[in-house]
Amino acid sequence: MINNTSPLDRMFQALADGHRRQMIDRLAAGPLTVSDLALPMGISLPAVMQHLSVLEACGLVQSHKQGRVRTCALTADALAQAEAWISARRMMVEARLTRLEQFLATDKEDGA
Amino acid sequence: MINNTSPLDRMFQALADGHRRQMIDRLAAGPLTVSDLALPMGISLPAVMQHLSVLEACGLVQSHKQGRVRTCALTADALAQAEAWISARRMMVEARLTRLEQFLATDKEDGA
DNA sequence: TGATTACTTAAGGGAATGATTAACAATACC
DNA sequence: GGTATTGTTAATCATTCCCTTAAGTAATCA
Repeated sequence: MINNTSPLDRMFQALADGHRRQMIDRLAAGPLTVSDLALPMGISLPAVMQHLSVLEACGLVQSHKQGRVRTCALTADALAQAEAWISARRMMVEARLTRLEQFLATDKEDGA
Repeated sequence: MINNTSPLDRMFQALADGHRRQMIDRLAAGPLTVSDLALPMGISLPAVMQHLSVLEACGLVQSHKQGRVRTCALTADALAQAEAWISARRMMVEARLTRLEQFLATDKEDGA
């Protein structure tokens, strides 16, 4: 695809990695420094930095540096956008299935 | 990463492509054959097949073949799982931010 | 000032992704 | 039967992804 970097592409791509979801999980409980974030992950610090930049690029995480320490925090809005996209489609499917069930139930009554 | 194919990996990876989201969008309105699905997409049929197999592998889409025509339909459950993962984290962040705001408001009162 | 800490940048490599074309079923139609 | 339709498989290719090590920068500490 040409230029496949819409905001939703970046968002879901960011969520499609276990290490990044692990980072999100830990940040959901509160802000952390890069080192603290990296500590239990079993990968190198540069790898964590790369994941972090992916998470920041799509707005899931914001960070600021004070002295030599960078603190990272999860953003609610970006998560909400991804959730909203999925939710809208899920509700469409469910509504359609519900209508189908109702139709089948009515059909059964008529047939019986 | 070693073996990075958890169900959530596959799910979000599937959602991280504009063509696949386009397919999901159209299937949300109702089932479609492979050809109908491919028609407005501007990519080759084999490419559509590959996207379809990604969507089926993570449970987002189910399909069945009758004669020479394969019909594809969106699944509500898989979407719900992805939504639930995001939702839980979003609510954690929002709850924490709300507590923080309340604390700051209380602090302001005490200080004033 | 020199060492340590905390992060950052650069370079590179192996695997996965998303696309293509060509060829191959299998079914439906005349 | 012969042919068009619908889907599938195979092979290939360029790009992207995720990781690593090595080296560099900036802030804090003794």
